Amino acid sequence: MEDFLPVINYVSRHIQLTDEEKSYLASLLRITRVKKKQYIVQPDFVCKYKSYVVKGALRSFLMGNEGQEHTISIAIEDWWIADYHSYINQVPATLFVEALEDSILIQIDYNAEQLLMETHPKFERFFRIISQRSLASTQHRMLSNLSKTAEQRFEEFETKYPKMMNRIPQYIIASYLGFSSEFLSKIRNNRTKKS
Amino acid sequence: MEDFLPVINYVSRHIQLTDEEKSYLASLLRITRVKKKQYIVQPDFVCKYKSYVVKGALRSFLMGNEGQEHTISIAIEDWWIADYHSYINQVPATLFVEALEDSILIQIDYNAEQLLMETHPKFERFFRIISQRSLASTQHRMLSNLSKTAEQRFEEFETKYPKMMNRIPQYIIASYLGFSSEFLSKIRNNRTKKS
DNA sequence: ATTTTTACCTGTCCTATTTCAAGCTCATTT
DNA sequence: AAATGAGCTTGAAATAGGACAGGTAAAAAT
Repeated sequence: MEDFLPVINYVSRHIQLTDEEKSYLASLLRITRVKKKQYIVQPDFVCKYKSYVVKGALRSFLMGNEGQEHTISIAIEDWWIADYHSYINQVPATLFVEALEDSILIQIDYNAEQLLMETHPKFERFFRIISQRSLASTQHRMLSNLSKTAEQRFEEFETKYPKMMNRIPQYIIASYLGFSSEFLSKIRNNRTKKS
Repeated sequence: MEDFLPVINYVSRHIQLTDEEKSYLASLLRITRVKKKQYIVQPDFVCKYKSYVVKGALRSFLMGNEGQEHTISIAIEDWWIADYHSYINQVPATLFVEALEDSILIQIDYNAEQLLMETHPKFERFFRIISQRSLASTQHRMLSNLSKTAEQRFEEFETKYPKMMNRIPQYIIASYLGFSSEFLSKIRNNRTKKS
């Protein structure tokens, strides 16, 4: 059970858990180690697991028809990642989920999650809270994309996720913010001139 | 209670309700009528209610610094609308929610929703399911915005929401899809030439 | 130790989309 | 009946950001 403490703590930040609930939750989890560049989800395969990042970094992205990669989400320590559409509907994925560094993950599979909610309805609350939070933050991202320029979005990203700036390659950040890596390079260049 | 049947039916599509639960739910709802152009949410005021559209059409939008309107969501019959960030955190809104037609709404307020979940935990499940669904669809919208051209997004909108095409002004659809209304006009013009 | 690959930068040209300005049509108000 | 305003169109000029090509340095693979 010690192995799963990071997830148990994560859940405990949102709902109160008894010892029985903690160990039942732990019984449904598993640990996985992945190497840099390894895919844990691929198009056409159902995304069976939702992954909590204990150590490392991953991203989910869409491969466009002309080979352009569009990063949907980035996860470092204490974040979750999956192809959510594939996961919640248990249909084939459209995204890749790729390790950006050697990583350690704690995973829960779809059936276990359903079982968890059926036997312990308290977890419905947990999943509701985190879905609502991600919904609010995804909507905020939409809003930034609609109303801000590339440079403004980049600044917002820097202040919001300083830890990612050092670790995540810039071409991935660019593809997350919705512009080309060359353009990001130009933004940075302009800034050093100004200052 | 007849007045609230649309919402009771909506909820019943996702979870099974007893008669007691239905009438308790109904006791927490209220009906509101709004006229075209009326705001039901405004920046700096807390968004107290989540609104289900019985009849009519509304949108939520952000007013940019230079006066550009960015439409975040559009709701017609059988949709819900609110400034979600303001609603779930009970902090001042940043969005407007505006009636696009004379409308009839069924509303639930934040405290009633919390009470509902505490006294009848079954509703946690309902709110979880709909948050997850909106999360999946918001992520899909992000993905379209990142990977598709203006014309492709417009085509996607047409096939996905045909009912809105007839009712919602084009400048609002453009601001929802993330481009100018003039450009939408040009897209349509190009198409009639081709066909 | 050397070769290959990855991430990043820079310049030039290119295009999707914006901005501005004007005009048109239809519905609503007076 | 005139006036107003909302929504849509059109065209010309401007621009944010993209695509391409080439170059460098460091990291990773052999």
